[in-house]
Amino acid sequence: MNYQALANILFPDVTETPQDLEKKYPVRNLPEHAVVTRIGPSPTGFVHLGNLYNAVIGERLAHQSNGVFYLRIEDTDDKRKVDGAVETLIQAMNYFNVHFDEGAIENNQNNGMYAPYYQRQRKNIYHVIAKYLTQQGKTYPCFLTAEELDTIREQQTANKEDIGIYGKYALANRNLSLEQIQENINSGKPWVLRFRAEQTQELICVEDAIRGKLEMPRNYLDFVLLKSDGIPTYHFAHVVDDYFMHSTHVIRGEEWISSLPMHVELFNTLQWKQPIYCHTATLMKIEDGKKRKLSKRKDPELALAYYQQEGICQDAVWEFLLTVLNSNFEEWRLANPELSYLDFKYSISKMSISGALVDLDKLKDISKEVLSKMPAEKLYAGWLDWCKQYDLEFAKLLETYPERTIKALNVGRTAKKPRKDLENWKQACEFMSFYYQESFQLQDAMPEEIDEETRKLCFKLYLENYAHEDDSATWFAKVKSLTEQLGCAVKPKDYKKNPDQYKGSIIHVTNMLRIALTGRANAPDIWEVSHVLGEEIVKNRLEKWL
RNA sequence: GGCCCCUUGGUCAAGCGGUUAAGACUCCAGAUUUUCAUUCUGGCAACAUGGGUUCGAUUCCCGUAGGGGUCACCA
Repeated sequence: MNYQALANILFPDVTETPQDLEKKYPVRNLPEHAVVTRIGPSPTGFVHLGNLYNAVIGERLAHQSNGVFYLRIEDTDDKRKVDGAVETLIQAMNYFNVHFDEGAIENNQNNGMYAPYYQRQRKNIYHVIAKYLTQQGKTYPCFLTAEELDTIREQQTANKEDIGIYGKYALANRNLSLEQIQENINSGKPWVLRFRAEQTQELICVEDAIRGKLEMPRNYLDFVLLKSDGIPTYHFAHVVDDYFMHSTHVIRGEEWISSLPMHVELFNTLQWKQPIYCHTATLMKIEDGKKRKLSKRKDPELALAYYQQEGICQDAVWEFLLTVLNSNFEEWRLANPELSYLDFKYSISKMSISGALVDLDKLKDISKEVLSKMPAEKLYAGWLDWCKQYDLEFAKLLETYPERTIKALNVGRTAKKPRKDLENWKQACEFMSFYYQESFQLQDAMPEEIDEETRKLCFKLYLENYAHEDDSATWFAKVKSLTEQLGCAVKPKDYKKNPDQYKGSIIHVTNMLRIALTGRANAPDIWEVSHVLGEEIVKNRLEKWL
């Protein structure tokens, strides 16, 4: 077979050579240990936690080594493509503070010297390599139809043989003469370009940065390089792109492990240096006592949009992923409560191999911790951003009362041990609603133990003695004396011991005040809340109970 | 079914031949607090299983079981 002639039949328009591409996409000029990583999502419109999970790893590895982190859109599958998916993806990544140095940063914009970053736009690059491989006798055009392929598969299943095109199943198309090929093409028969694999029983060994040695059979399949529309399969595109874009590390889900032999085969055939593979564990979920893969249909928490909608703070999501990803992050966080998570030195060797469960309780805990440490101004900004997208009514409130909101956010949070009552922005809207007249609602009932008469007296006396400028200690002294006047116990224990001697305890008194002021029995410090609300609102809310 | 990956408490996890088998979350109890939210103290709870190797295995090897992945002109 004259492979040169075959290459010319198959790729008549390709004039460039791999060497030309090497010149066009030179080795990156980076410090010695700089890591170059990427995420390569396909634009299906669904952005899942796993995308962020792998993005976080890539981003940290690249940026903590002064390397490059880029975004490549793997849009080789036309059928799965969804309009607007790329915008959704970029928006989601931006929302979660994942920043790319280059790539498909804005929609349909290629940004960087290794462009284009959309695989569909790289067709000619793949064809250069495909032509080269053809010249080397490493490929052949295959004219098998979908029906013929089905028949082969059925036969193989029936015979309990391995499925795929190899050995005798490949023979017919492998041995086509140049004339037959030319004729098929002239008559418009569609063809795919297949890799001409070695028939072998050898094993290969790949060193995975997360998993260590992976041993598996060497590729023996004549897998597809180019589909009939000339677009490459993932396998071919991955090898070509990560080579010419000079990725040092390929971070991807473990579902790719089984196709690793194909990738290794291509790298070896092309005599290209393989990147370091990092196959990450799949995110799991527990159900009925069993672990299972998170499912798009059943588990809302798989979608990144879920975390946005719930208003879970970006930093919390990062810290959560970091604790799941790097076993020493939690320890580090405990030792360095004031540092940014960006100061944490991420390491591949500390990564877990088995599938991590998405533990929403843990996320909540981390989220409360993160929010409790966040300065009120930053909290306000993040919260407002979220409200503008998901709760316009509340956004209006925040914008109308910025000062009051910031004061409210500082209630009990400026001390060394800040309050941890904020979980996420959605919950914050609910929790903070009593600070605004517009959203104030009476949610809890007044304590039953106190009769109406005593209650009215309580508010009457409280208002009579109320001085807004009192400091906290003076205020509380007054509450104590009010408690005595009402015939209630100042010390709750006294009331517990002798409930008959008192009408109630200071707990009842403060509860009444709290409910009148905030609408609920569980709320922060009354004095502090009063000073956020201001004298007018305080009196207004209390007077209703006279 | 073939091939591959994985397996320490309910969850995340340290451990890398000798440990009272860390720590975090959840849950429970107690303390503190004017209610909450905190904070503090304590508690429940684990090396899937069978065989080796070894003076000694959670740790190394083999088998079994369980979970997961993959076997496309999808990524």
